[in-house]
Amino acid sequence: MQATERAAKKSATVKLAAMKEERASRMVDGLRGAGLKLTPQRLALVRELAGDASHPTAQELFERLRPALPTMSFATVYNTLAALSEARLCATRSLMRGPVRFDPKVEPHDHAVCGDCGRVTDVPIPSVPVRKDGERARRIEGFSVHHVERVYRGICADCRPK
Amino acid sequence: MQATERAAKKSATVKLAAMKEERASRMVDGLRGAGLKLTPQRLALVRELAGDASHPTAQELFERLRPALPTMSFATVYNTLAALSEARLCATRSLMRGPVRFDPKVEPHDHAVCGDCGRVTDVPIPSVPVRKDGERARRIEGFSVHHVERVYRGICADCRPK
DNA sequence: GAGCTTAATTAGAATGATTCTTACATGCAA
DNA sequence: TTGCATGTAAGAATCATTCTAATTAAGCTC
Repeated sequence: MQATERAAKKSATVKLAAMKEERASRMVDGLRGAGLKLTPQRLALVRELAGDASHPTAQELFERLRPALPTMSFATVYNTLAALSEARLCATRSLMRGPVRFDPKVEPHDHAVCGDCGRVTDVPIPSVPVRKDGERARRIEGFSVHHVERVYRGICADCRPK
Repeated sequence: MQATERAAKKSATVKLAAMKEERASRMVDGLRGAGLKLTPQRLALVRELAGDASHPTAQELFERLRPALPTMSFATVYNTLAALSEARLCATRSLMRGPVRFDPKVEPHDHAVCGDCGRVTDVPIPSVPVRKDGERARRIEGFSVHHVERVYRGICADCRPK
């Protein structure tokens, strides 16, 4: 690896950690602002979700937190995730059959879904204006569009036949 | 209603019925072609699904067929829908939390999803070229895109506050 | 810092969606 | 029409999620 690459990777890692911190504190502030109590369970869940771009399920988060909080119940995971998404501090994604997935990234973006392993990857929004699409749908259906979401369906690099 | 509107509506109805027939026979032929037996249960399900643009769930189809086939089991509905989608004779849609929905329309198109009632409506594909989006995702993620799907999230006419 | 109030947590039951299992029934090729 | 491979029925099993009722604890007040 060259020095420039190493520097770029280090910079990306630093940026990621900063983003995680920023998301975590935004979630904590949001919970407080909504008049919700800051329990150890909620703080642990927020910390776990904030730095996770893999779109985990409630089950996955529960299992990751279990070692640290062995008495935590499933309902708490669901309740906390419901509170977070209610307050728009995280998003829920249902891009394929199976459990709902949670996303700490609330800014508009799209997703690539692997039809083989089910992995969901973030994709930045395209330069193509989204508003045009939205207006078309509004005209055609009498439908008031809040936002447009693109789903790229295909096969990820790891699942592609060698 | 004016004569031209009436004529247009009648024409649309005729076209819809023709499309239903065409889809139903395509499904029947497809089942036969896949070496699957044409049982009364499968034929009834195909007829029910072919003309339905509402993206029904397995439960809904089961309930609609129960009067005609009171002994049919739930597993048969799921088995038949799995066989149809396996053979690309229908599509499955998971656009929001809750049960998978089934779609007789296999040609590429997009969907508008009401965040209030959950209704899913077909939307024709936009004139904006989809390939451009797909290529972007492929480049960025090492992801092989099969197709791009747009989801318009908002509120439908019936759910909009008066 | 102790007590109070009220919301949060826990454990487990309940519900809903889907898949699996096993025994019986039947479409269809010979 | 007969045989057999496939399909179906009924219900159990599994997975995701929500609900319930009883206990616990966050954070305010003093």
